[in-house]
Amino acid sequence: MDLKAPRGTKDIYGKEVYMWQKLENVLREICENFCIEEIRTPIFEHTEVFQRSVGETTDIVQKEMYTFADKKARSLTLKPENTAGVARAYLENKLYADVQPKKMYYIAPCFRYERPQAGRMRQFHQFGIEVFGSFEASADAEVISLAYELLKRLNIGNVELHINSLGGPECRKKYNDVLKQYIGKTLDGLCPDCKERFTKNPLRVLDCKNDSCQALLAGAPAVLDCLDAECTAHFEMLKTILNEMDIPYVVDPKIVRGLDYYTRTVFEFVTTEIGAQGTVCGGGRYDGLLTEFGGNKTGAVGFGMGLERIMLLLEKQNTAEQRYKKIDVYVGSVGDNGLKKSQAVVYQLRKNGLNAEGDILSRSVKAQLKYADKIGANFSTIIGDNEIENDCIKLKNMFTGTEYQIKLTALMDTKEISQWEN
RNA sequence: GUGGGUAUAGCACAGUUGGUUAGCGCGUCAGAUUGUGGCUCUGAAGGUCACGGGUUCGAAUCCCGUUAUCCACCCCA
Repeated sequence: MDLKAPRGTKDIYGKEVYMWQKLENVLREICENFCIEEIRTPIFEHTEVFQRSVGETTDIVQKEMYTFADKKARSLTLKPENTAGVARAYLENKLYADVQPKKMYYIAPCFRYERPQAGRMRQFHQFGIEVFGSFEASADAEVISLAYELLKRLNIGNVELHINSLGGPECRKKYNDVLKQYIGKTLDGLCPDCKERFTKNPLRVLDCKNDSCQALLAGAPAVLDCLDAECTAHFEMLKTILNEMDIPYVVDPKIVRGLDYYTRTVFEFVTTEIGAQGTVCGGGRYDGLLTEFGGNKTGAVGFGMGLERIMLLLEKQNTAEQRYKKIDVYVGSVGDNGLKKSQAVVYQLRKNGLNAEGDILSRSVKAQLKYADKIGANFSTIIGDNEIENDCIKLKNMFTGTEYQIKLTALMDTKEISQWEN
């Protein structure tokens, strides 16, 4: 029997879980600033939800999904990304009848069957936002500005914003033909992977990392040249707003998102600091997705952000060890009466809203104080027969070593431990 | 799915050309005259040497397989 956590999954505990909570707090706060509400969708969906949206030909759908049949033989799939579920929920709950635009964010686990690697897990976590109801470039800019501001608040540097436009379905088709024609001429010189991409999804040939392929593709036509007037105007507008917002970006005609639903704007935030999986955030516009699900034509734009990758970046920056537990006071005890009383005191202090800790191992006074020190308690006290009899305890500041004499009954009314410092 | 590295205590690591009882540091627990932490000292617990085969008188050590893990390809966040 194998009792280990499954491959590509991990337990999060101790200091790490504290770091996650801190990160999540920043995410929730920034979404409040941007007036975006949370949505929580199921962890699994009907398999068709992903087939229809992510795309039948993509690697995600073809070989990376955790798909299973339930007891009534329905095909269900653990979500490999969140946009499809949110789009489904938007239609199912008729959120289009609510005030528009509808802006939602999520923090949720995703599942993909891949070989684990730095920044790539089988269960990973995504933060993302989806904005429904706008076809405007200003929506794209808003979404991008949130991601940009978030990285800034997290103090993450060395991340570049890359933007591109794939155009609408027409432009995309046109570009596909032009590109296929161009690549077709040099097909023999390309690597085996590229030959496969050529038939499956020609756009992907563009971001091959093989140098010899890149050389052959140097003169390839760019998507941006194939855009119609409206798509070009949209892209220009986005750039103008980003400039106005003072958000730096590079136009990168090679970024091609792997999911089928993207149209027009696509973007990525990339870094070279955490290994090969350098895309920290990826997103774009998906105006065709809602109609694919049977809804009315609805403008939509959003992104997904890989939180494990963000954590890797945060770990690189925060080198300073810091205490992550805040413990106001340790109440130790000696003797039978002390033990009983101290338990009640700890409970009372907790009811008062203090972070209080006591002894539940019946350890020696010395061991109790050692423990208080290790957990980083700010104050400590020991309760025994003397203290109970005289209604007087010594409250010790564990950092300065200073002791304060106060009444035991007074301690029990304490709502803020530092009040005894004077 | 493909390729390469790694696997010894909770963590980080030693372990000689195969040789007897597998070690060190950190951490954990206990103690240093019995009611006061940090420093120091003493001691204890903790290992199927990833797992399964094979070679050998003898394997942590050599060989094969499996699994896990890390890195890269691929793919993507």
